[in-house]
Amino acid sequence: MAALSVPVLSFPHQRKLPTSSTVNNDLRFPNYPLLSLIEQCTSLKELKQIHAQMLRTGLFFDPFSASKLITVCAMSSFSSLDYAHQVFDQIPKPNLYTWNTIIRAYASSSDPIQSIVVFLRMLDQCCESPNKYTYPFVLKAASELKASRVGRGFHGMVMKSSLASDVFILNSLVHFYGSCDDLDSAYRVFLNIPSKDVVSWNSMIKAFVEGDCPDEAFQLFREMEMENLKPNDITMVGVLCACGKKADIEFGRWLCSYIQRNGIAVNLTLNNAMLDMYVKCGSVEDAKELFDKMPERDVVSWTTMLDGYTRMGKYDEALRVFEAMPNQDIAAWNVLISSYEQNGMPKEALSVFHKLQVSKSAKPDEVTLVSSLSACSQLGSIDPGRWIHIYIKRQGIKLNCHLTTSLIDMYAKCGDLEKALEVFDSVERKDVYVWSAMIAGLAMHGCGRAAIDLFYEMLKAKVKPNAVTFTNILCACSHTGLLEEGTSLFYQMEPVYKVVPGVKHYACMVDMLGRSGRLKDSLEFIEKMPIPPTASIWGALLGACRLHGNVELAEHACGQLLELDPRNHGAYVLLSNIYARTDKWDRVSRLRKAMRDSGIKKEPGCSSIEINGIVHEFLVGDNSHPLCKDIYEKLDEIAATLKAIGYVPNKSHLLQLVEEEDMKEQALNLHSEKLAIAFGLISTAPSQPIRVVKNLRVCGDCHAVAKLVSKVYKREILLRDRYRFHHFKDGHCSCGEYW
DNA sequence: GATGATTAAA
Repeated sequence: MAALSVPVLSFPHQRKLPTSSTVNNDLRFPNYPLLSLIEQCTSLKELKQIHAQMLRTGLFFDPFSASKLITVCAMSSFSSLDYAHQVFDQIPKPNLYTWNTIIRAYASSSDPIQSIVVFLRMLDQCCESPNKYTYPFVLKAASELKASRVGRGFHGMVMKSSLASDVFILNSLVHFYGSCDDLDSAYRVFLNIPSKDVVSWNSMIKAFVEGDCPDEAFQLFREMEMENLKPNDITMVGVLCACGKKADIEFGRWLCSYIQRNGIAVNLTLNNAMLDMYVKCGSVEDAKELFDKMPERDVVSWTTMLDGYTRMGKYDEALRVFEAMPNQDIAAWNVLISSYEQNGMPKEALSVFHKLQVSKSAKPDEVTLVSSLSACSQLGSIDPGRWIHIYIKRQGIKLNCHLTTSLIDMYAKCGDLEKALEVFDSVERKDVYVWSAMIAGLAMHGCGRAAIDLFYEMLKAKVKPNAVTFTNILCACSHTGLLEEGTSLFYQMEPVYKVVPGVKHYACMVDMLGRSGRLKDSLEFIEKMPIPPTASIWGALLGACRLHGNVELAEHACGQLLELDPRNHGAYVLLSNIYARTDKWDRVSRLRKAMRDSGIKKEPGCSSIEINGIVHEFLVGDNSHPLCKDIYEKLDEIAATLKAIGYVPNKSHLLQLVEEEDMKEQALNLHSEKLAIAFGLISTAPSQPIRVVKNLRVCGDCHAVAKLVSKVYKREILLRDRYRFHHFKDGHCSCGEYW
């Protein structure tokens, strides 16, 4: 107890202590001068000096006085909970008030579990029962921890006690169930509050908002009015938040006028909530108007404006706001990074992350790392991904499930399945997203069996699969041709696992049936679906038709698809490929004309390869690269070498009708993935694998070429396309031709 | 001697 052996130093406000003879627990010094000093304390050092004095005089053994000390230790600006706890442990018989103080302090600390630990100790050691103050504190801790079983236990204790109708406790319970996403229980408690106050309503409204039920939140707001209960600023913050979720600008504007009309006190938080509502409803103009009028702005106000501009894609404005902010905290950096990352600009995201590193103006937090890792995943950029992983380790940042998921996803999508598995195995706590990410990783690398095994391991670990898990596992089955396993899992989803199949799951099934050649079953499956088929469903069937060269069904699927999504260029490309493959060149040109007429362009194929941290991108026939001459020389060499061993280009993978046979061959030879592979061959060491990322599906001819290159040049090639990985080695591909 | 509900980023 080093902290307790503080010497009595010269104490500026020290007064002469009355010399009391004996010390006992009943001693009371309500007006004792030392006590008022406690409240004037401004540092832990002073507090320790008072503590020492109290020990000397015996005042410490007066429960009232000791509690005062604990309160200040635990709750003041310079608080030290550790010290407070040590002090607490020195009190021979703390009273209920003292127990409550320490429970309360822990509940709002960064370590709320201690609150519950102390509570349990109190049940054992304190002769008094928990009172109406105790429960709100421990329930707050349970809410923070989302400890639903523990909190439910508290609920039970409350009901058995005489406190079952205390409005403070019941409101805390509403809040607790709300934080545990148990809206039913929250609402049940709410309904049973005998005399609801405004906090009851606010808690329930907030619970609905957070549980993604904005309509219920509005409904409650209306009921509140009908009961003639005046909403306050906090009510409005909740309702505005709901409004943002609904993106209903009209209602939002009405709410703002409601606030004015009803004279609700507008403070900074409420203004920020209105700003946020405008931004979420897509009106950065309204937000700007309010922002300019606000008497006081804080970092949240600025960050919200920043968010508003990025949402509208107005990055110039956004950057201006970012520069103008009084201080750029990590949240502001995160808005920029995540906005770029989520809007298909992963390079920009990483560049902002890099600037953050250089500027050192804020410390990256979990959100920064998650967004940046996701940018790496999108780019297939393993070097910055590895760097972030090392950063996490060096900073001693503990891997939580969010970060773990991102790391697994990054390694898997950058082609390092081994490393993804290593991260997966290294963590103890695995939530459903961690498991699902690993299943997805195995799936995209063609390890369908392993993915299924992992799924069963996950069940054994008592983690409940969700919709994401099933998308990934079905995807694994369809990528590996595990029709039976996939089908059986699909039909178990709802009855066994209580996960209602969504459109993604149906699409996986269509894909799975189609790929395995059961095109008719696939069509029948679509016709029997309980939800209307979407473009992606028909797209899956169309893809399968291409694989099996079924022109008729392809035309049907394509027609359906275009009806739902007339501008879907992918559909045109797939159908065109099918025509080309079956030598229906007249139809290819007709389709081509239709595309031209409606102004639909094929999304250009783009392949990228990262060398020494720099991402090089190639389009078809690209000659913008500085080393383009060398690249084309290498391509010619590859073509000659492969021809010599008997390779014949497969021309059916062309979209357009190219009259001259030579031209066709050339166009094929200039596919972006081939350019990237050629560049990889000349710019990496022979021992290095070549990692290429393509935005579309890899073309069949390029696939064949990559296989041969991997053999002739003795190079591993990792090619990630839109759907999965192709790991070429010794003339074989990990996909086993199943793609 | 005290308690509950409040805004930004994945």
